Amino acid sequence: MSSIQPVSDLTAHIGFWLRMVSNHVSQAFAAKLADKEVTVAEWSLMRALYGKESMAPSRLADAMGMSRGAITKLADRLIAKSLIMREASAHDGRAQTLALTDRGSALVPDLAALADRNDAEFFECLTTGERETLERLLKSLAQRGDMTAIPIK
Amino acid sequence: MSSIQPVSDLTAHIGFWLRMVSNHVSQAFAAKLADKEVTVAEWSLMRALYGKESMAPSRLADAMGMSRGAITKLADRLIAKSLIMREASAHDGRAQTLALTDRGSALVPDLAALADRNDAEFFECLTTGERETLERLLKSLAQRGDMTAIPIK
DNA sequence: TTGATATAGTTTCCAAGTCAACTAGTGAGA
DNA sequence: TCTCACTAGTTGACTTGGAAACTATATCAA
Repeated sequence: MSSIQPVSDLTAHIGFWLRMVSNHVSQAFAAKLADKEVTVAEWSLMRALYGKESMAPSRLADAMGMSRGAITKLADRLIAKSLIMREASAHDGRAQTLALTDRGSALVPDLAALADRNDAEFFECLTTGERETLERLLKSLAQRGDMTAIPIK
Repeated sequence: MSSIQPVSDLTAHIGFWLRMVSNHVSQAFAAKLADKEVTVAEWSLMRALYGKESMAPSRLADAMGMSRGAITKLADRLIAKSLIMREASAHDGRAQTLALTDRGSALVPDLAALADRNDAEFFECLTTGERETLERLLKSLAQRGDMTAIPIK
């Protein structure tokens, strides 16, 4: 019978609270997007394309921190919804480009408004100073940890 | 052709930075656990059982914010690894209890040490005051948002 | 006692991601 | 101008979780 050693409490970790809050914020956002029949990953890809002529799937993979395989399938779903389109590259027979359709482009501002609203909902309860502090600390952590990819989940 | 409206920058959202940092911290932790051939969900379930006699799957589902179906499968995997065991309840023919095996119980402190190290790695770069502030703000957000389940992902 | 209903857990199907193998096109050097 | 290594993207096997249907047991009310 192995003895029970004292083990640090889960809630002693900042990472625990970070994940707790982050998951709730994300899930609430996912629920808002679901009303528009869009997933978080789909939103993220569309947002990345917005205001750009087009973009290579591999660049999107890097930007979004997803594998190329995942981008293929994600793009397939968005194409099926007529929100983006895929075109072969003129220069390179292997390459492709992804771009928003008019319908996709028109949808992005709506979704962006949901993102704004979601953020406000969760962080409005903090004072302006607290929000600035939180943002500063998070950005500082992101910078020191070399975090660059758009977080999806 | 639909016009491009200005849309708020992704990085303008605190939720963006929260998710960015949270994902990196979690992924780094997942990588450490992977060395021990344990997933984050498995760790979380084992941690929840640690120091307790046993626990009903449905209570674990609530505590971990997962569906009962997911707990069934997660428990199956942990049983296959001989880290936990499943027993029928004496009183209730429908119910079961899950408990750590000796091997599982012995492993928890090792994994807890990884959790400690992971947290330190990411947040040590902040001053003590900054860490306290960050934790306070996150806890405040968690409380106001009624967040209770252990965050898994 | 016996239906009706509620509860505990499992199972099945589906969604969405990873990884690794694969196809096809590119390009540099012999 | 071949050929061979590299790159872009796709595909398939696998993982893990959710939702809902399902099984078995319990409980309550008539």
